[in-house]
Amino acid sequence: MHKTRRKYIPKEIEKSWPNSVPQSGTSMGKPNFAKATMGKPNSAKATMGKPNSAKATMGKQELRKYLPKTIEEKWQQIWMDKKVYQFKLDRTKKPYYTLVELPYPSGNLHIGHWFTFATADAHARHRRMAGWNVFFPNGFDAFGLPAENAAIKRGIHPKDWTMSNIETMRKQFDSMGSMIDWSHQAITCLPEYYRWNQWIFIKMFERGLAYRGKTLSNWCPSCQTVLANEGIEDGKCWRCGSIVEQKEIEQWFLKITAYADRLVWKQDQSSVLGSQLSDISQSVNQSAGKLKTGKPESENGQLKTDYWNGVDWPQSVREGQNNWIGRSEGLEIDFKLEGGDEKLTVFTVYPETIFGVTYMVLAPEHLLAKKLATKEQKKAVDEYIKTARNKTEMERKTLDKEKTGVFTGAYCINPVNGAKIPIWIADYVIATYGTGAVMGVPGSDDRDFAFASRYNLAVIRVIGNDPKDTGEVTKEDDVLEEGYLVNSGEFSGLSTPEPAKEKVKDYLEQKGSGRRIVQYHLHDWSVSRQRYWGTPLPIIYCDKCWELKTQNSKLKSEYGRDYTEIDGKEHAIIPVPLENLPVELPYEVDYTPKGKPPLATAEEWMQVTCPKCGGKAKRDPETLDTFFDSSWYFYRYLDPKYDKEPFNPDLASGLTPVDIYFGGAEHTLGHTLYARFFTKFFHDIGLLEYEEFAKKRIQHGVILGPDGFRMSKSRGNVIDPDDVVREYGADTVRLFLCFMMPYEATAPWNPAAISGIYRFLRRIWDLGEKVRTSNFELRTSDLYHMHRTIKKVGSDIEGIHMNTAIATLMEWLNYLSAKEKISKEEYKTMLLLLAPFAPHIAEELWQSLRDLQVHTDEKTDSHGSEKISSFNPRESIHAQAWPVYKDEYMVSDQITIVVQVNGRVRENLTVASALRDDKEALSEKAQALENVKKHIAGKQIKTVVYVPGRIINFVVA
RNA sequence: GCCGAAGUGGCGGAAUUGGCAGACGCGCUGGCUUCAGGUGCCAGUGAUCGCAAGGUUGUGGGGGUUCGAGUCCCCCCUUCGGCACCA
Repeated sequence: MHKTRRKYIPKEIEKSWPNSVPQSGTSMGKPNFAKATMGKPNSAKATMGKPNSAKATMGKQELRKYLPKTIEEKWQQIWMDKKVYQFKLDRTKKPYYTLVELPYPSGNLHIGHWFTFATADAHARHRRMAGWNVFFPNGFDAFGLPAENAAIKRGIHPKDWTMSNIETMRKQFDSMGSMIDWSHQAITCLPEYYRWNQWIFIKMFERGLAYRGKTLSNWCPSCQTVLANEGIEDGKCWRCGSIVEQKEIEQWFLKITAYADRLVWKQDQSSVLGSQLSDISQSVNQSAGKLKTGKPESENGQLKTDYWNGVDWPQSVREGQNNWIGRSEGLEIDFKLEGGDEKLTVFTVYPETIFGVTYMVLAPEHLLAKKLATKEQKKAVDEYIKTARNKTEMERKTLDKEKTGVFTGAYCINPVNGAKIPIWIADYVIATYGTGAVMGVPGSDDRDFAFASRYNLAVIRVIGNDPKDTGEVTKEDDVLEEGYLVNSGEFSGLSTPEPAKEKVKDYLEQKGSGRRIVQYHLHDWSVSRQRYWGTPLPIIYCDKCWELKTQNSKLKSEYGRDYTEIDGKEHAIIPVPLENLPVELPYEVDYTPKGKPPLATAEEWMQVTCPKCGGKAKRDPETLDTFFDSSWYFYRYLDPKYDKEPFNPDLASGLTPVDIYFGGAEHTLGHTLYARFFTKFFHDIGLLEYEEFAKKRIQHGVILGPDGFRMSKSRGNVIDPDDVVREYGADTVRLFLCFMMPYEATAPWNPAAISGIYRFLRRIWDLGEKVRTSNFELRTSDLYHMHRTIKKVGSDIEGIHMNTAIATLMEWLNYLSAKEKISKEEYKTMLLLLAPFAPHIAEELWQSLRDLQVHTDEKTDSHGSEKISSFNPRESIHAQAWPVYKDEYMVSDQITIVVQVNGRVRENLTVASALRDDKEALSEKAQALENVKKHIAGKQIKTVVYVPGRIINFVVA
């Protein structure tokens, strides 16, 4: 440190900036005569290397010490005041929509939020610097049970609890220094938002996609509400952990099954060509102003060939959703009942095994189950059905390792060979899948074999290892699912599955006993909740209308398509007219659990005038599942005040689909599937042109507690980001979270390495000392390192490999540190590359460098308050262009060639790069090297493998 | 049981997709600085044999393909996540 510097006087500096907060520590303003060192802290071991816990020292202190808290709060304020991150629609720039799953306002930002947002923010900032017009909004998923539970527990109204949490969390978000543009914020519990939930619901109702149905539902006895299958973990409620019960309840469903086929992920052949973009940081100019194509950009110059449904989503999500949807193509086959015209229909995907059917099984709930029982078997059947019904679904699924069943006494006839087949009832058959009846083929199905063995049913081999393999199936190992059909009449000898499957399908269809059919595992989505804190269902029940409707069929089409029973009386279902929306959630309601929806107790609110007949009618007292709210919020962000439709279709066509969607793997089967469903629905009602809402999905991992378990209050292993930020500053925390592990990884919080990150930032801060204001010629290797870093950091950010991007910056810093002097260009480039990760320090240093440029000889730290008020947002480092690398600088004049003998590395050979392709010359040089000679000596060179510019390998024997 | 992801130093993790394994960071060891602790700076750091030069070995285990394998193929083991009687 040789420059003369102004004395470090914290108060003076702080005074000069708005809202800067004095450092923590007790010796503020007290002289500390310990020799000033860059390493700072004074005494206690506990504070080693922790910047903000350092006591400010005066005296012979270097002037510009890295004090994160001071600069971070300063810049956050300036960025906000100057609206540095406000999104403006600009048709000359290519829009880029960065989305992160909207947080639930639980009360505090946790370290997981920081992890998710730090990476998303760095990516968004890079895109912005690379010339995109980045739209990065955020909001709050503000309805839901926790608010209600917290309210019950503490006597605060859910709305007050939620809104105050939102305020707290907004402040915490600000402390991250993210570029989120809050002017587009959407909060789902406000009428201006949920009004459109109601609008969408009614549109779905009008199209028959929202309907009232009665089913056995998952019921949480503690939360007093219905749960979706996705809301059950290990048979327990995902919120409160109570054991989930089965209860028959009438409720609202969304017919997501109508979209099952469209929700299936299919490989997209048409987009194999992908886009021509080679590297986003290099292609800014060419692509600016282009319309969105709906296709993702390629990464790192490689054309992606694995788009599915035209978008780039992780394989794990695609396969998970496809399994969940469970599409299977099979055949419905009719078996005539013995002694009658009635038939029993089964669904199978293995019709080719029909010759091996030795019994039939019905689910206990099957309509024919009771009816078929013969006199002799009636008692046993009734009893079996009764016990089955008493078992919860959990018991049936987990406890029944051993399959049980009961014979009905009845038989049916196999359409292919007239064989007489006994009909059984067993609770391992699921009533709601297929026809609720299956054919038992113990010769080629393990489960059927187990059942047949237990009840001594016949076993026929229909699939053998070869066309002549007709050996008996006597044990589980003999069961074959693929091979050749045997004992199958005219089909014997065909190989399975194909062509046997298709041939048998054709045959049965022609015969009129079978129909090709597609089955799905996916169920309709139950969306009504018997809870207070949610979107009220925009539905009115009117008994008078139902009377009119049933009296006068002419009126039928005018009314809702269904009715419901309330207190034993039929009521027509009338949607609230769109112009009457929103149906506001009343504030004063007794929301303590009573076993009925809380809104039902708000008697005044419940009473409503029927919009059809003008008579007295009742509201629906239920609320919508919060997954409904989160299925379309990203469209609302576009213009959260828009009051004609849920979202502005003009803006949607310019800014959506979402370009990149960050979120958690836990939403693979719930949220992201629903959001895809809603997008397809919006497409169908003419609001959108495309069918997939996000071009690219990135899923993050989880930061576990330091003990390796999921963070939870009860375990006491929760890391509060505020504490860490207080110690090190937001820049260090952001950078550390990006650096600690790959984004998809799940690992425990281990802050040991954080000091390395802090040291990295401080070294960059100190690097300014080496900057020479007069420019000088950079050496080839200087250029090489700089351009290599620009390229690698850019492509790593695009590929969401933030850990390696930062490692590359560290490597370059190590290189620069070893140099005596560095150019301003190098330093500026370093700051620009750092800016997405550590926005505050990058801005601070960038601005001081600008000052340096203007007042070269000024020996003062010349930031003054007049400079803040005149701060031009366009001069922010975050408004600068991402540096452009040049390939020509990345070619070194020297190359290192690895010399191998029999594949083992023996020597390195450094030659002029002009020689790179000259195999003969290199071979000669390499053989001359001592170490290589030694290994070749006395042996004969059989071949020389040469990889230009990389390796020369002598194969000797 | 099925589907998906993954097994690399003391730790978190790299490896341009078949070409010098262990980048970067933490930790550790030694040195300089210091009254001293820490900070800071410099050097070293997979294991193993060797005074050294250098050698051997090494990416969960076992086979294979290749001049060359962490990377590709076959079998097995383990961990994590998801689904789970879907006919």
